[in-house]
Amino acid sequence: MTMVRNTRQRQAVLQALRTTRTHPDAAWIHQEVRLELPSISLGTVYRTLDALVRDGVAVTIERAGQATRYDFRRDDHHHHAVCRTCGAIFDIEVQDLPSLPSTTLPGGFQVSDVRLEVHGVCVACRNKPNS
Amino acid sequence: MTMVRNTRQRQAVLQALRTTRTHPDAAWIHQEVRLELPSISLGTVYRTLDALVRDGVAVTIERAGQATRYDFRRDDHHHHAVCRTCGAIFDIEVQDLPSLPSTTLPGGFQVSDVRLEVHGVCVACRNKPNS
DNA sequence: CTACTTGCAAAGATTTTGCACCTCA
DNA sequence: TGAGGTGCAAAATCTTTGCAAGTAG
Repeated sequence: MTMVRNTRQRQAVLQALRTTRTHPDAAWIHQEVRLELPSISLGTVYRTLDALVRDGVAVTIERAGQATRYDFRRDDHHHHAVCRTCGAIFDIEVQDLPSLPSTTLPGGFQVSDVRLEVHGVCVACRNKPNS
Repeated sequence: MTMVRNTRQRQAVLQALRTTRTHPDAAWIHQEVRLELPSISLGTVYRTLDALVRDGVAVTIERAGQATRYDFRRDDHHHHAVCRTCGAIFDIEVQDLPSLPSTTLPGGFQVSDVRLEVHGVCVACRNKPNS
C-alpha cells in the first residue's frame, strides 16, 4: 500500500501554493520555496505539484508551449479566463455550471475535475499596437 | 495589411483536420498530410494549425508534457472529457452552458472560445491493474 | 514582382527520469 | 530499518524560429 510522507519539501510547496493568488508556474514556486529550503530541486517541485493535482488539492491551467500554471483549489466556484496573448489568468465566478447528465459522459468515466476556461484577449493586449 | 494565402499545405492540413474525429496531434496530422504532400514539414503543420486556431476554425485540447490535440470546430455544442491516465479524449454534448454574465469577466476581455473540460479517468483505465 | 510561405535544422522550453543518497514513520 | 522521497543532471518531448529558397496573387 502506498504511503504518503509529510516531508518539509511538500509542506513548503503546499504553503507557497496556498498563499498566492497569482496562478504561479513550477519555476516560480521553486524560487519561492527556495527562500526557505535553498536546496530543493525543481524536479521535486514538479513531483510534489503532480501529487497535489492527483489528490485534488490543486488544479492546473495548461497551455501548449507555456509552463503549466497551478492554482490551489478553494471551495468557491471559480474558473479561469486566459489571455491568449500575454498568458494572464483571471479568476471568474461561475456558480451555476449545468450539472452534466451522466448520460453525456462516456460510460464509467470517473470525473475528478470540471473546468470552464474562457479564452480570449485581455484589455491590455487589445490596446497594444501590433497584432 | 497581412494577406493570407491559400497554399496547398494549408488546404491539406485543413482537409486532414476536417475529416477526422480522433482529436489528432500535430505529428499525426503531419503523417496524414504527407501521404499527399510528402515534403511538408512538421513546422509548417504547426504554423498552419496555429493559424486555424487563431481564426477560430480549430480548437485545442492541451495537456502539459503531452502533444496538443486539435479539433475541427463544428457547429454542434460539444466539449471534451479527457482521461488523465491514457489521454483519451471523448466528445460530450453540453447544450446549455450558462451565458457568462459579462460582469464576471475582467473588463474589456474579448472572448474567443469557451471550453468546458471534464477531467478524470476513463473506464478502461479504471479497470487496469496498477495505479 | 514581392510579400507571404515553406523546409530544414537548430534552438528553446518544459517536464520527466535514472540513480545514488537521504529520511520519515 | 525500509519504503518513499530528494537532488542532480541528463534525457525526452514538444514547439518555436532563423534563414535561404519557393510561390501565390
